[in-house]
Amino acid sequence: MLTNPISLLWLVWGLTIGALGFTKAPIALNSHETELSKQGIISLTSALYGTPHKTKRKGNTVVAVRNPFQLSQGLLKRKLSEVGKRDQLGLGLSQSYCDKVLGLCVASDEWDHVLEVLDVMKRHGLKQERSSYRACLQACFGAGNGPSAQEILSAMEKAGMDAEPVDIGLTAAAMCRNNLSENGWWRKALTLLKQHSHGDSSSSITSRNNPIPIQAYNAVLECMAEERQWKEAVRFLRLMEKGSVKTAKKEDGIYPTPALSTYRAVIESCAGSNQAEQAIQVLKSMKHHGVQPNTYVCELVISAFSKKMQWRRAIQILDLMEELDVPKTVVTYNTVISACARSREVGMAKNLLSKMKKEGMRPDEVSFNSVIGACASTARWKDALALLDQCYREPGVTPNIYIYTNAMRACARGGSPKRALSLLQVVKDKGLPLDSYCYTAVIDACAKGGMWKQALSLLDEMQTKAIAPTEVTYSVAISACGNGGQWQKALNILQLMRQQGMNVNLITYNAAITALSKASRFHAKKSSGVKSDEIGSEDLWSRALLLLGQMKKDGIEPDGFCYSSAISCCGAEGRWEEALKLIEVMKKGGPRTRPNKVAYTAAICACGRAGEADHALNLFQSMQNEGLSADRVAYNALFSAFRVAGDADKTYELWREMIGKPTTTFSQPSNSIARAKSSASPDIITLTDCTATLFRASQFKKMDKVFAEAVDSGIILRGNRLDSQWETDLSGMSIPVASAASRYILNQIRSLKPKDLEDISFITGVGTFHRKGQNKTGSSKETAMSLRDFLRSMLDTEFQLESYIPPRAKGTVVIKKEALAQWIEQ
DNA sequence: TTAGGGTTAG
Repeated sequence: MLTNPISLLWLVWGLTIGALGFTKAPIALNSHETELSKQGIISLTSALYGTPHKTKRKGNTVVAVRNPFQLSQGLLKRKLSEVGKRDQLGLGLSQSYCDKVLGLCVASDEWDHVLEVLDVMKRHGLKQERSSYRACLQACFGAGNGPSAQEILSAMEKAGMDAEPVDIGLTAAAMCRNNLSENGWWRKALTLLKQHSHGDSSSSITSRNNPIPIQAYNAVLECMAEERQWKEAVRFLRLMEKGSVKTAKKEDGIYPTPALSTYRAVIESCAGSNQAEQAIQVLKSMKHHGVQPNTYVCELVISAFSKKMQWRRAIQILDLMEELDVPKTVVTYNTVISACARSREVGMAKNLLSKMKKEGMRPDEVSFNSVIGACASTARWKDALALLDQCYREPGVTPNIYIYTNAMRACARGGSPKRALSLLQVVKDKGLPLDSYCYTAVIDACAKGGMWKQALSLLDEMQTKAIAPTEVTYSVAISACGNGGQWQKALNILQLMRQQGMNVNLITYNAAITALSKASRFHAKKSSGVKSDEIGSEDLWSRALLLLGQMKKDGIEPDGFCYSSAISCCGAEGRWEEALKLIEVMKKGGPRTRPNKVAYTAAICACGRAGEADHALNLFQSMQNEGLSADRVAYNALFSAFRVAGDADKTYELWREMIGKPTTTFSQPSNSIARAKSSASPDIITLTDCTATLFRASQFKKMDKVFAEAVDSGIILRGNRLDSQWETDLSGMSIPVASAASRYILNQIRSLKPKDLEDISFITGVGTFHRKGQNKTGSSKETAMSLRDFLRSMLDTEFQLESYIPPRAKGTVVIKKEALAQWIEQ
C-alpha cells in the first residue's frame, strides 16, 4: 500500500499531524471559545472537560463502574484519522460523516477531539446542523452516555434549536443506560420526559401526531423494573394511557400509545417486586388499551404467582390466557408446573403434565424435572423414580443431569441412600456430565442414611474427578459426619473450608454444632451411670462455644438452632452454668436469636441433669415471664429435673399445675387450665417421671392420685406396632406407668377372641416396654387402678400375655416374673 | 422466558 503516493503522502501528513499533537488538543482553545459559545457547544467543553461521571458509591468510596455500552477506542481513532486524512488531502467531507465522528467524540467524552473536528468542519464550510446534534445524541445513546446527551440537549436549546421529540427520547434513553452503573438516573430521564410530555418546556414541539418515541418511556419503565419500583411503573403507565388517547385533555399531556413492550416492562416490575396481583391487573387492562398480550407477559405473571407460592392463581392464568386468546406453549406449562412444584403440589404438577399432552404439547426435560423436584422436596422417592421411568418412555425426552439429581434428592429425603448411589452409577454409565449438584445430592443421601464413610469417599471421588465441592457439598458432608458421631471429622471439614477461603455460613455452622451435640448425647448415653470425671471428657461443649465465637468473628449471628444445640452439648456434659450463660447471651441477641421454648427447655434439661432443680425451675418460670407458655416438653424437662433432685413435693405441685388444679408454688391457676387443655397436657413421659419421683419418695397415695387424675385429664397413649422383641424394663420409673397403661391392654386381650387379635396388635406396645434403648408408646385409654392390683394382674396374666401376641406382630412380651415379685414385696 | 442443593435444636 505504501507504494501508493497518496498513502505515502498521508503517512507524512499523519506524522506531522501527530507531531502537532492532533490527539492532544493543540488547538488554541481560546480562539474557539467565543465562536463555539455562539454555537452553543462551549457549555459542553467547559462543563464536561475531564469530569468523570460513571462512578458508583460503595460505602464511603467511589468506585469507577465500567460502562457496558462504552465505545471502542479503535473505532474513534480510525474515524478521526480518516477525517484528518481527508482534511489534509483537501478531499471533501460530508456533513453526515462529520456529524457521525463528532457524535463519537462527544459520546466518548473526547472533548479535545470535538474541538478538532469542529475546526475541520469549519474549514470545510460545515456547521453544526440539527443533524450534528442528532448524531451526537444518537452516539451518546449508543455509548450509554447520559450526561453528555443532557449537555447536547441543552446546547441545542442554547443554540436556539428546538429539540424534536426524537431528541428528547434519545436523551432520556441515554440517561436510562447510565442507570446500569448508577441507580436513580431514570428519575432524571422521567422528569425530562414528563416535562416535554406535558408541554411545560417552551422548546418542546411534541404533538399528538409526533410524540416522544415509546422506546424512551420503555427505557424508563425498564429501569423501574430493575429497581423494583413497581408503584412508580404502574402510576406512570396509567399516566401514559390517559395521555395517549385522542380524547386526552391538555392537562393529561401528550404520550405515545403504550406498546406491548411497555406493558411487558410494567408487568416485569410488578412480577419482580412480588406484586402478582398488580401484575394481573396490568395484564387484564392491556386489551382495553388495544394491546394484545403475548405468551411471555402471561408467563411473567405466572412466575410472579409461582414466587408467592400461589399455585392456584398460577393455574388460573392458564384459563385467563384461553380467555384472552393468548397461545400457550410448553414453556407456559412448565412455568405453571414449576409453580405447583414450588408449592409442593405434586399431584397438580402431574395433572398438568397430562393436561399439556391433551392440548397437543409434549412435556420436555424441564417439565419432568420440575415434577421430580417436587417429589424430592416431599420425600416421595417412589413417585420420583416412577416419573424417571416415564421419562425413558416419553418420546423426545432424555433424562439429563438435572432430572437424575432431583431423583437422587428424592431418594435422599426418602431415606433410600442405596437407590441414590445406584442412580449415580447410572449417571456415570450414561456418561452424563457429573457436577457438584449431583454429588451433593448423593452425599446428602449418605448423610441421612447414616453412611458417613461412603459420604467421605464420595467427597474424595469428587477431587479425583476435579469437581470442586461447594459450601453446600461440605455442609452435607459435615452432617454426614455428625449423624455418624464423627464430630472430629466434621470439624476437619469445617477447617478445610476455611483453608480454601470458603464461605462458612449459618447452615454450615449449624451442621457442625449439631454434629457436636449429637456426639455429646451419644457420649452421655454411653457413660450414663458413670460419673463424668471418671471417663475421658471430650469437652465437646467448649468446642461448641468456640464455634459460636468463630461465627461472631465471621459476622454471622448464631440462630436459635446453634444456641440450642450448644446448650444441649453443655447439658450432656454437665456444664449447666455454661448453659445458663448461653441463655443470657441469647437474650441480648436479635429476634432470631432470643431464647425460645426449645432453648429454655434445653437449658432446663442441662440444669436438671446436673441436679440443679432450682435453676431449672427458675428457667421454667422466666420463660413464662417472657410470654413463652410452657409446653409438654418443657414440663417434662422440669419433671425430670425434680426426679433427679428427688423433689416429690414440687413434682406433685407441678403435676397439679399442669392439669390445671390450683397450686401454691405455681401461680396463674386460671391460665394453667387453658394451658393444660391446649398445649401442655401430660403424656406418658410426664406420667413416668412424675410417678417415679413419687414412688421413690414412697408417696404411694399421691401416686395413685396422679394415675386417677391422668385419666381425668384424658391422657391418650399413642400407639406403636409391636414389631420385634420387647422386654419390660423393670428398673426404676417405668413400672408404674407400665402398670397403668398395660392394664387396659391386658383386659382387652383377655376379652378378645383370637380373630380380633390382629386388630389390637398395634396397641400392645406400651411406652414402658423398651426396645434397643428407645421409648415406644402404646395406645390405650387409661383406667385408674391400684398399683398393687395391677402388678398382681400382671403376674397372673404373664403367661397369657405371651401366648396371645398375634403372630403378625412378630414379637413377644417377656415379663420377668422374679423381678416383678421382688418388686411387689418391697 | 421455564428446571437442580444443605443445617433443624428440647
